Amino acid sequence: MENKVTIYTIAEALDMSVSMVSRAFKPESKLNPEKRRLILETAEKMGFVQNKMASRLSMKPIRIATLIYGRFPAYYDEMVRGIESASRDLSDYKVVSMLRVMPFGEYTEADAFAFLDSLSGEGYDGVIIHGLYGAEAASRIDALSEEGIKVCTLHNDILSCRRLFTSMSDTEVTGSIAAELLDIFLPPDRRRVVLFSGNMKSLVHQTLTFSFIRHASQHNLQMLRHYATEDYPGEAARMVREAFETYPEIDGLYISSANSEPILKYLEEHDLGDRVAVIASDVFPELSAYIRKGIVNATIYQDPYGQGRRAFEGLFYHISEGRAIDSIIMSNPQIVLRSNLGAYERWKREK
Amino acid sequence: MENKVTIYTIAEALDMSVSMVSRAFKPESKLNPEKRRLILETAEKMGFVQNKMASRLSMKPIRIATLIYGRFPAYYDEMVRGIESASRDLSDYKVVSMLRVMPFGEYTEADAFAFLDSLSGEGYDGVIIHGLYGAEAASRIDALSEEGIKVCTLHNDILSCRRLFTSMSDTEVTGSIAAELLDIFLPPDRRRVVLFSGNMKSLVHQTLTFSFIRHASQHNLQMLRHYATEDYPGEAARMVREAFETYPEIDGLYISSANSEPILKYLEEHDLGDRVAVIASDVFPELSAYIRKGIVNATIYQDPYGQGRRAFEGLFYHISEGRAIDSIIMSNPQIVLRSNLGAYERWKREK
DNA sequence: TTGTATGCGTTATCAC
DNA sequence: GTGATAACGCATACAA
Repeated sequence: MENKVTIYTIAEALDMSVSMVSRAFKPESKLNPEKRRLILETAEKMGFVQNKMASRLSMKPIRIATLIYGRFPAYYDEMVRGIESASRDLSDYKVVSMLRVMPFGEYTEADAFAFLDSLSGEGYDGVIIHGLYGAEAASRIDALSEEGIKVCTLHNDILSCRRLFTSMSDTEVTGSIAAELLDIFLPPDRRRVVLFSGNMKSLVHQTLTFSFIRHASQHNLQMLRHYATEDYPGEAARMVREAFETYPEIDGLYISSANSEPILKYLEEHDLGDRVAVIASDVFPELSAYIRKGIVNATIYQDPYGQGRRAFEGLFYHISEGRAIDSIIMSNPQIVLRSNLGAYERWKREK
Repeated sequence: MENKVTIYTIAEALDMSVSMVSRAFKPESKLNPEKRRLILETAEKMGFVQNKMASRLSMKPIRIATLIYGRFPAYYDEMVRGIESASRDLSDYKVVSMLRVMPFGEYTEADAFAFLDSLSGEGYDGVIIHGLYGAEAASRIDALSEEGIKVCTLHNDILSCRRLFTSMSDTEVTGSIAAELLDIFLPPDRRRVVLFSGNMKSLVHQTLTFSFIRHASQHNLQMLRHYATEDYPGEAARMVREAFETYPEIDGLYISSANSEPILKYLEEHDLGDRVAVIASDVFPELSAYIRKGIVNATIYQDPYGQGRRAFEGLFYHISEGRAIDSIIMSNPQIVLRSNLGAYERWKREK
């Protein structure tokens, strides 16, 4: 029962050469269709499983480049670690990874686009892109695709372009969780809520916002107002002030933006932590402190690590074995309360 | 910059044979300690990374056996799938997996022990064990260890034996989450709770129970009673009746046992779904229906899939490259509400 | 279309 | 101790 079946076993059984058998599994190489059928059939029958390892060993390396044009280090650092981890785990298969991080502010959009352009003709098989939006990004992606380079977007999707797939958070579910959590934390007579969202140019924040608004109404929460901070901390600080001046009766908050800090600071300074239920997104050091203090009731973790990891893996498997990849890979949003906050911090550290 | 550094590169640079270089990385093979030092040093300097793949290619297969002596199919099926998935992903490294499922009831404990005995002298390198407890299990594990076979326990730990590690859920955190959820769902004037636990012979249920009780008191929940169903559905049905007859004022329930069905059925029939807050464990078809109906407020998912996967992976990495494995590998318990139930069901299906 | 020979990176075996 | 050389399982350039 311990007999490994290899292409040799099959070749022998069929009295053919090993190259024939090998070729039978590569659709692009030509051989007698009748023989191919026969080979595939007996391979199946003998329980043959290809050794991807030995296969990749004799092939040329796969090269994947990544551009992270990131806004929040706490967030994109985790994506980077996910990519690095996938790259490490797959390094035996001869994947080489080239990763470029360009922090927003330190680099302009033009820099980022220039970097993408520089990838042309360098022999890359795949490219992962994070943090670029709109028509200009779409045209860059199409240009790379034209060259035969497979492109995937990370955390944000880009419409009307030829990206292979996108690896992002499940915004529909996240919005729904946020609404349900507010529903749970708020008593029946206190249902007035406000939403602080992030960069509304991004599809992610658009769909997240709409999902939250829809589900909030299903839970009989009264949406007083939606503020789009556009990911500028200054704006967030201004808006939270405006919000509580205009609507002093606010009962609950959902802060979907990653720059929750100015808002939370305001709540703490004005002693609103106990009175206002607050739901946030993600897990990062500053936020954790507010959860421990009881100012933030719960947060929804988007698993950027997993998103990065699956982006790299998806690209690799598609390039190396032509595996079909879902057009959208969703991470599973996770609920973090005070009781499991420590577990998440540990979990993230160990990755 | 694209120069792969292999043992050949190093051998050439040092004017030695590749065998020397190869051996330098195997602690048990003897060679001039001075040369070993030199090789390791220059390897480091040249940025050499061993290709595990090519390495395993020329070595003999690693054989891992698994015994699942399981009580709840919904639970152990997932562990099985985790093991199978890990085995598939690692099959390129020449791991062969032999998996035996013996459902409780269909097989006796004696059958399970006999199976473990039959593993002796069969050339296995590692064994995964689930569902066996106590001194008899410990002695079996020690016997296997004596032979040089690495043993890990799955989902439940066994004390005072020479198992390499255990892959299980984080009971401390799970109990803490359950208590916090009841705290959130119950208003300040309704804090009377009852716990239904599972098999108290198992360490898992012992620590989980203690964790819940401790955290419940921290949240000012009043523990009316703790029922140990011992994983017998009949017992659970009897106990829930007794509970509500004795304490009609029950406000909340934590059902840590996997056989929550009879209890939930009772709640439904007696129309207690709205009045009593219910926290359960895990995600399986019957439970999902009760979450959708609103009878169960939340459940805590233990990720048996991940537990199985990590058990297999840990064993493989330890055997193949001597990697040190933590004595206890914990899965991260996850909170499931109505809003993210569908996401979990999808997530499980896709595994 | 088919077969032969070689390479991929490493370890095992058997000489020396 | 050390060094050739043959595996390991597969793909492919080249020859037929």
